[in-house]
This record gives sequence, C-alpha cells and structure tokens, in this order.
Amino acid sequence: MDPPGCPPLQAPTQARSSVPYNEASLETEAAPTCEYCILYGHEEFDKSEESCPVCGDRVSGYHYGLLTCESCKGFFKRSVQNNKHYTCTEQQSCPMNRTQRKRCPYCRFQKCLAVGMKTEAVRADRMRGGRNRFGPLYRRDRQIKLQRLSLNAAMSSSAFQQCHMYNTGMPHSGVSTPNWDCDMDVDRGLTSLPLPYSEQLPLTGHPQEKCHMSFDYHTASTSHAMHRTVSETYTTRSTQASSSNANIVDCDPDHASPLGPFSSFLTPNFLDALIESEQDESQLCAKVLSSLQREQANRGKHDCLNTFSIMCKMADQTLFGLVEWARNSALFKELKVEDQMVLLQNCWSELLVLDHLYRQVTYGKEGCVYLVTGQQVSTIISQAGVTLSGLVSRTQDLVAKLKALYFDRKEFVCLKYLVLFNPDVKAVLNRRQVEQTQERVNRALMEHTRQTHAGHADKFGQLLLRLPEVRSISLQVEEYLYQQMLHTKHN
DNA sequence: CGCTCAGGGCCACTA
DNA sequence: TAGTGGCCCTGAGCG
Repeated sequence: MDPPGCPPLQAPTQARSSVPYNEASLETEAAPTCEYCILYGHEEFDKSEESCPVCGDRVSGYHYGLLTCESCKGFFKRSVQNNKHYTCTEQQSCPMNRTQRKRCPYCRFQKCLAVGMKTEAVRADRMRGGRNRFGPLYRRDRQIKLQRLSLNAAMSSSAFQQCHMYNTGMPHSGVSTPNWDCDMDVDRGLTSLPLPYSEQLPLTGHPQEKCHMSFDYHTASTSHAMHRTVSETYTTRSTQASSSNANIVDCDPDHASPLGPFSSFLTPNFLDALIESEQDESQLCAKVLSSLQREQANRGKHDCLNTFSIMCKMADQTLFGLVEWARNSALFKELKVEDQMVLLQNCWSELLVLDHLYRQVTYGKEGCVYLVTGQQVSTIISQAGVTLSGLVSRTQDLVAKLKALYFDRKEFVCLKYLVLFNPDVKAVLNRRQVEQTQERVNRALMEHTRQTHAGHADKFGQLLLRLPEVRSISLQVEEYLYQQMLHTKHN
C-alpha cells in the first residue's frame, strides 16, 4: 500500500532490467517527502527480500493470492489451466526448493495449494490484463508487511537486542539468570497497563474491571490467565447480549447461524462452509501487531517490553482470536453458552498449539520459529532454557511430520473443530450434540483427505494420530506457564 | 487519464 | 516433445 500523501515508489521486485516500463522509476530513488515515509524510511516492503513460500526462490510479485516467484506463478497457472493431474513417485513429501522444484510437480502443486495459492484466481476465460478480486487482500497484506517492518525495527533496537545481550552475558539491567526459562522480568515497571481486552471487545459492561489489571500478572500469561481470558470474554459478551438483541445468537439455538440452522447444512458444502466462516489470518496478524505497537508506544523508548512479555502478548492476542473464532462459528453457536465455555476452557492450549503448528507448516522456515506477527525468530532455541527448548524441539518435530503430510488449511480447520468439540469433557451438558458435531467434522475431514490426496490413502489416519501429540505439547505448555507463574511469585 | 500491477501469452531453453 | 521459466503484453482499477 502506498504511503498516504507521498508519491509511490517502485517496488524493487520489478527491477529486471528488461522491464521497460519500470526503468525510469527504478533509476531515481525518490526521497521520502511525508511523515509516514520518514517514519518508515519510505520502505515499501521489499518483495525481492522475500522468498517464495513454495520453493524459496525470489519473489516477483503477488500471484494467485500471495507473493510467489515467477516460476511458481507459471507452474501454477499451467497446472490449473490445463487441469493437470500429477502423481508422486516417492512418498508425496519431496523437498521443494529452487533446484528441486522441477522434480516432482505433484508435490509442487500440493505445496502451492497448501501455502494458499488460489485456483480461482486463474481466469477461466483467459482474459488478459485488468485486476482481480484479490486487490483488497493484496493491499491488506502490504499494509501488514509495512507494520511488520516497523515492529521489526522497534524490536531489533529494543527487546530482542536486550534478550540477546543478556543471553550472551552482556550487561542487561534487572536480570541475572542466563536462562530464557527464567527470563520473566515481568515486574520491571509493568503495572496497570491497559489490557488487550479493551482493544478487542466492545465493552458495554464494566470496562474498568477488564481494561486495567496488573500487567505483571497478565504478562506471565499463565494458563490461569488464559482460562480467565475465556471466561471474561464470555462475561463481557453476556452483558452485551443482555443489553442488545443484535447478538442473541450466542444463547439461542434458533438463531444459531446466519446461514440458518447449521444442522440443515448439506454435507458436500459442510467443509466449505466451515472454511468460509474462518477468520482472516491477516486481520489477526494486524491486531497483534498494532497491539504490540501501541504497547511499545505507551512505554517509551527506554522502557521496552522484554522478549518473554512480547511472546506472551502475542499468545494472548492469538488466544483472543481463537475465542472469537469459536464464538463466530455457526457450529459452536448452536451450543449452550455453558457448554461453549467449558469446551473452550478445556482446549484453549491445544488450539493455541494447533494454530502455531499450522503457521509453522505454512510459513515457517527451517530452524526458525514463525511468530503470529510474521517474524521469523531463529535464535530462540539456543537462548531458551531446557523446558522451552524441549517444547520448541517437540513442536518442530510435529511440524516436520505435518509438512510431510502436506497439511492444508481445510485439514487445519477440521482439527481445530475436532479439538474444540470434545465430548469427553466432563462438565459438558449436551454431550450428544458435541459428539454429533465431532463426527460430522470427522467425516468431512476423511472425505477431504480422500478426495485431495487420493494417492495418500492413510492421510486421514495420520492426521488424527497427530492429535495426541498436540494434546501432550499443550499440557507441557500449560505446565511451563504454571512454572513461570510460581517463579514470578517467588521473585 | 496516465500509471500500476497482476494475470495471460510467448518462446527460448531444458530434461 | 512436454515442461519450465523469464520476459512482455494487456487492461481494470485507482489516484
């Protein structure tokens, strides 16, 4: 997105010398002329710095829904236009990089789909030129990348740098233990800051109760705090619901879905309907970014959030996103509010882990942790303590398994529903309803894997086999957070 | 109304 | 000879 009030600069991606229409603009580097550009260094996010999510080659621009290289653009176009059906001679998990991308078109095409290239962006009528309906999506994506740039700048000059200094034994005020597990540092003047509750929810009840809590408690992001996030979101919404009829779907199954009673959904469209109601990843990313930026802006130059606080804030915001996702889901709305609450309280950490896993599978690079804000953090493992590095390592193993399975968005959504609709949760009132929904999602997942991965007969089973590990990791995450809470109290 | 940029086509190259 | 990928053309949308 071009900065407001400043002439747009050419993105360097078009910098091929043979592209005549861009030559002039590339040769002269325009100086920033507006505050926006001075603030961000007029740094239109540099697409040439990005790597293609399919093969890692240099990105040439937005193609079929996301930034990809010219080669994958062409490959995807030909595959869709010619209705290609490839097969894999190996295990359907061929490595995909610049040198090997030609070896297996099956795996390449699966990767294209998995990272989000949109077949519907390939024009059936083959009309040339013009713009497609993804224009707003591209604009939003650009905006987010700009936000990331500014956050990166802020973080590299503050919190992450501090973390690095401290872990390499360089002076770092207020911290004495060279172990990321212990790097809580949460009491360092972090009190009474506004909580994200106020940012996320239109409060109509008792805003003071939600908006101003002791930040040290919040920053520790204990599972208790997470449970509270779920409960309080509900408390807030209940107040809203009672004061307004606009949102009565929460409690009343007759108003369960804007699409009509969900139980009448026809099975063939079931999964598509679930996907359509999914929240936009870029919006969540934008929310987290702006929340962090606001947070840092409020704190001033010399009072930076520490690394752990930043991570907790990201997790916290992601959890809000997940609660909102569940609450906006037509399937979930069919449940009684009491059941909604106990289900969410039971699985919040699994949802967080799943969410993280999907992000790693889709965008993560080898040896890096991909954050919800779009940053790749490569240093965490070496800087983390035993517990955390163990967690990261287990997660990365799981990511590798899911990557090998070409874990896609639809499967991710199904797994989220399977985790959420857990009929084994003791306090559930309407167990039958939860069971039925779980079965329907299960069938949808089975059907999807059967249709899209015909050559990989056991994909459905393989995906389900990953859930116990998700559960196990999530329990370890909760335990870790409890430990941190105790540690913080003792200090 | 000119510019931008994403989708399509072309064609030299390659396996 | 089919597939690849770099380059160029096209034209809707936008400022």
